[in-house]
Amino acid sequence: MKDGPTIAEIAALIGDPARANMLMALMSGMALTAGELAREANITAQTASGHLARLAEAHLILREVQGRHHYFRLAGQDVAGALEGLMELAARHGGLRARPGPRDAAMREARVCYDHLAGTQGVRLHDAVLRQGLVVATVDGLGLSPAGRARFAAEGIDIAAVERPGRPACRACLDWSERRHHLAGRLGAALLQNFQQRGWARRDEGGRTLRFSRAGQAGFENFLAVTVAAPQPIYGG
Amino acid sequence: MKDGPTIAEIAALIGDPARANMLMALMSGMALTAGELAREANITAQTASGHLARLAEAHLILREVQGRHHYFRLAGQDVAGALEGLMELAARHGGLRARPGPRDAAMREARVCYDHLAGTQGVRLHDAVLRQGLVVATVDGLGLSPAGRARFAAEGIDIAAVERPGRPACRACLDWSERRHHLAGRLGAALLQNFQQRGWARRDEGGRTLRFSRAGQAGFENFLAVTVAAPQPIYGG
DNA sequence: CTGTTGTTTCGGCCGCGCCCGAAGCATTCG
DNA sequence: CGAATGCTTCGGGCGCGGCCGAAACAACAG
Repeated sequence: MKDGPTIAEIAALIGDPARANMLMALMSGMALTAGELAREANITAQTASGHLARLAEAHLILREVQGRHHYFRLAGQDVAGALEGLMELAARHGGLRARPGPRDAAMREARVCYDHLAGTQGVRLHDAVLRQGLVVATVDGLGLSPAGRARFAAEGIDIAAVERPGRPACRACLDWSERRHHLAGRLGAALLQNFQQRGWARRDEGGRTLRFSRAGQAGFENFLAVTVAAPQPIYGG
Repeated sequence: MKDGPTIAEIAALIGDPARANMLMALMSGMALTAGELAREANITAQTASGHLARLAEAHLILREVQGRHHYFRLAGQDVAGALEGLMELAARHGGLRARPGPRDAAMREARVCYDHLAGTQGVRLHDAVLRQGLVVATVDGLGLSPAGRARFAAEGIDIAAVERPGRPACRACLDWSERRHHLAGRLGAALLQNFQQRGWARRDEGGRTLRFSRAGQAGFENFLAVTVAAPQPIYGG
């Protein structure tokens, strides 16, 4: 009698704290074993097994069996997108009562959030590109300014690819450890890739922590420090 | 000890069938009364009242009291976006076992889905712009082609506004009655607005059904029929 | 004032589903 | 082969939350 499909079932799957914690852990983009995910969610292995089976059956995650280990990862970009949408809603109001961030100091400093830079350095990057006017606030979100296009192109970023539709070029993603926004979207992903290709930073083996090299730290600092001649206006009001 | 905020609470709110049905009803973009929403969800007024209070407390919906009627509407674009993300996931796999579409023939023909055209005509629009190469598939989603920019600009669409970041310019949104995609995103919203401004179609009083005028039907048909000289290639993939 | 309609609050029933203990497979190692 | 590890299935306890009936509250009509 009503339209509307089984969106409720999907949301109910994500709506359980244990499952939500596992999905958030998988937002790092890595594949994790059932045991690791059970520990992430603070539940026993049996309980986790049941949850993972349900998530896999709903095609929210994919299972890959290697020997006696079962690896799980997010089923795709659309799942990550849906989770991001929920994260935005969770962050909007009453974000105060959220739990404290990751304990690991290195992880708090710099880590990967699905495909972009997060942590203290991620927030600094977000603030810097805004302060420099490379990214500007528009009526509803963030966008590249002309100065930003020129600058990022000079840094080796493919601007046409970044501004391709289907996914926002720039996006403010809430940082769980910093309680402030870091830079996500296509630009965030392209910049992280760029940093890694330059050898500025590389991912910790089997973790989401990001480690900057000495030269990389210097290059990154230099990147943050550069200022443009005239600050860009905020268009759209 | 874990990061991850209250995303589970948000998802759990959407994860109840009754609440999900109410939210889907509000995806029409209209404000509906508590009683109407109770009927949409097939529950009694008391139960609906409790649900609506919880949704409002979580800032997923907004309440507006007029006399003895309480009107509710989605809290904003971000809520609609999160719901769309879940709709995509719900549609991806096993969409077969979903319920039949709206009964009303007129509504099945053309209706408003939040801010864009849905129903048979919405699907036709989606197929037409793709067939004509005005919108092309990219590596991850849909985008405007150069021919599309020219054509839509000629139709009176503000291309710069459509391609502004923060929301995809083009987007395929699953149509519940047709089980196929219709055109959403900024372009979908701009086109619906354009059609209404031209007097081609107008919204049914107090409903989401869209009624085309005789001239509007002709103009729309003409719009769909036009073909470009050379079909645009699909880039990126 | 009384009566009607729309909405909310209260109280209690009841079932879904989350959870863990125990046991059963599967894989690897010695 | 038996022991250890990783994961799954089975069974049952139990608590959270959705649901409705009854009643109170609010707005309007007469």
